[in-house]
Amino acid sequence: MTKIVDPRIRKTKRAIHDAFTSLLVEKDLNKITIIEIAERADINRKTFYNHYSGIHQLVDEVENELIETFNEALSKSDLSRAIKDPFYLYQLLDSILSNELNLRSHFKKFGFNSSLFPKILDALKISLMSVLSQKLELDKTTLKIAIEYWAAGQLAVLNLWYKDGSLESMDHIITTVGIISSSGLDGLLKTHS
Amino acid sequence: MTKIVDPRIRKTKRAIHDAFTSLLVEKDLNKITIIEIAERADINRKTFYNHYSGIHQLVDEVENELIETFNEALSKSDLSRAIKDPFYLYQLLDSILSNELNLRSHFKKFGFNSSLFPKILDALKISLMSVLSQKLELDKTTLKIAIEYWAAGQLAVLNLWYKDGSLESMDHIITTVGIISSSGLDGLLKTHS
DNA sequence: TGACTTATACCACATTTGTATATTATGATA
DNA sequence: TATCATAATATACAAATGTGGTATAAGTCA
Repeated sequence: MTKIVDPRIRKTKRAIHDAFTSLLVEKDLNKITIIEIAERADINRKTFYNHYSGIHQLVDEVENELIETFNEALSKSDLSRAIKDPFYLYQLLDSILSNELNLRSHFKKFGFNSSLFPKILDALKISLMSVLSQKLELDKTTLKIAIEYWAAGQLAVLNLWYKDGSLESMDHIITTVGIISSSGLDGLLKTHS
Repeated sequence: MTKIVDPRIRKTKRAIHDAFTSLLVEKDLNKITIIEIAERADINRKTFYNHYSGIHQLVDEVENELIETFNEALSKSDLSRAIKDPFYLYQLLDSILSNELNLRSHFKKFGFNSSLFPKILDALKISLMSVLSQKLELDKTTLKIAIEYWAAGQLAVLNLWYKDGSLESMDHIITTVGIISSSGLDGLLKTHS
């Protein structure tokens, strides 16, 4: 099943990826030119266009590779526990994002504004769907809606946590989001009354 | 308080906006050149750069104007009802997005992938915060987390509804998301057992 | 009205982009 | 090893970008 790829292509693409990611550390994406990438990768500029229609396709491919590592980590985790245990969930998500350094810095930097965000969300949803469709007694449509709502909410709070340094302790955040996800707004209001 | 702006600038910017939005109907964003915009707006290309650093800044400004209409509609609505009544909420959101035609088509087309999404989310969150901070008896941090989770979840489901034509009836979606938002996953599981 | 400020137009330039063509180098295969 | 397929290169070119400098036009204010 593993597709055999021309070693010349593999070598070229790797050089482009390395050049690009190293440039990304030094400057903003919109300041990076294809000429620079080609020079650093030590390839002809035309060769770049043989593989990518432009820089955005390269970004997309790099992001998809990051998502791969995200998926692998998710598959090794206990997602059904993550649903009920917000502390486990956030420790899990943060460790995944932390392990793959580029992924975390990318996410912390851009959050919702990153094209990476919908990819992370999709990956999380797909994993949840495959795990939960067996465990929970819900029809598929209901489950889909529940996952959509839950996953988007959780990632939004994670994003808030990363971005807003002025927030209170992590414990409070996780406890709060745990109440909301399991018991909704009613549960939250009941707790605080 | 209304800022006095040079009528020449107002005229030029309006011409640029009109030219750009009309071009957006005809072709994809990444196919639109600044030369085209300048030609259609009947201005010098250099004049464009006097007001915008590039096409993305123009996009940002156009989006912010769309968000203005979103905010105005939100301010006229009853958000505290929207929290408890999902049918009212979805009718509200959809009518806002429908009224401003460009906004809705933009949202339906790109959803989470659009740079417009985080802006809509932010606008919704800010409106909610100002309305709920008086009505609900929650400390500010808790409220912030609740709003973050709730708003992201709701918009995610709205996005799902727009994108996935294979979903069941709108009634089922809204009923389901209503249960989740008010009673959480526990409430949903209880309902379906 | 006349003097000012500033936006726009016009022209020019170096850089980047995207593409095309022909040639060379490399990997796969018989 | 010789042959074939194709990836990479070298080179060129039209188009678009981003930025300068100067002149002209329009708006502002005394």
